[in-house]
Amino acid sequence: MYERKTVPNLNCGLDLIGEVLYGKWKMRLLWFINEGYQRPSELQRKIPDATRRVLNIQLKELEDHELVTKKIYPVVPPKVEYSLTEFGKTLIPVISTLGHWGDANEERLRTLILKRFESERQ
Amino acid sequence: MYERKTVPNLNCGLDLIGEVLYGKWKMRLLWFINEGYQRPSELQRKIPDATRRVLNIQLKELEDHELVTKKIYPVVPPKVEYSLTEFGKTLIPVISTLGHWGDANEERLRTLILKRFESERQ
DNA sequence: TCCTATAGGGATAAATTTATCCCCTATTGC
DNA sequence: GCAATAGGGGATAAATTTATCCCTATAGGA
Repeated sequence: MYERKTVPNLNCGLDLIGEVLYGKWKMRLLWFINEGYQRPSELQRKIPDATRRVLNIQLKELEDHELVTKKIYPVVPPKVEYSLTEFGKTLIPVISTLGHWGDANEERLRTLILKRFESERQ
Repeated sequence: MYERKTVPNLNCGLDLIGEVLYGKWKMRLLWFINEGYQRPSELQRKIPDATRRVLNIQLKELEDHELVTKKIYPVVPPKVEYSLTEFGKTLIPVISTLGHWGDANEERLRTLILKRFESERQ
């Protein structure tokens, strides 16, 4: 596993939330778990752009940060379910705020982002 | 300059806002500019953990995404001022939401983050 | 017997982001 | 002539994050 070399900045609220929410798929994971997609395979279907491996790693971090709990059923084939903790649930409105801003400005953002992307590659 | 190789995901609001807000110092830059710290040197003093170079790069991205405008005064020594665009201003409440959640859970987060950091390095 | 579904993890590569270093511009004031 | 000021940027290294590849295990069905 990768081992972090520099001490995290924890000066302000933005640093703190960043530590638990930075990660390409984390907000989506929390979101979909909240919507009831609790099993790894379901989450993978909801987020097809991410590989299973990466989702596992990010889920583990969410677990370490006490935002989700993982329940393993001792059956075969294996069954696993994630749920939000109470703490995790408090993040849903925050994620919602972010998503709404993105949705509300969808066209403009799409244009801006693609413009920058194109011009970057000349 | 670094040239992005993979096409950005732009499927949902979270992707979109992520494209403009991901970046270690971007939210702080927007925040401080909003508070009236508009000159590069002021911003650097407010964010001493970042180097000038990185701030410039992130400011340029914010500018490309039309969240800030850069005004260059043709004087010597040079003078530059950044301001939020109307579009950029709409992000302030969003950033505020993030910061508040972090502040409200400061102790818990600090502990969790450091615990994970320590255990990672055994 | 082989394929599918479920969940997981090690090793490694590729992509991306941040940080470091060092140098440049032009003018004012010693 | 030289330092100080204010703002920049190229080249490169280091850190971090994501993605790829491949392998493990079991039960049920074709």
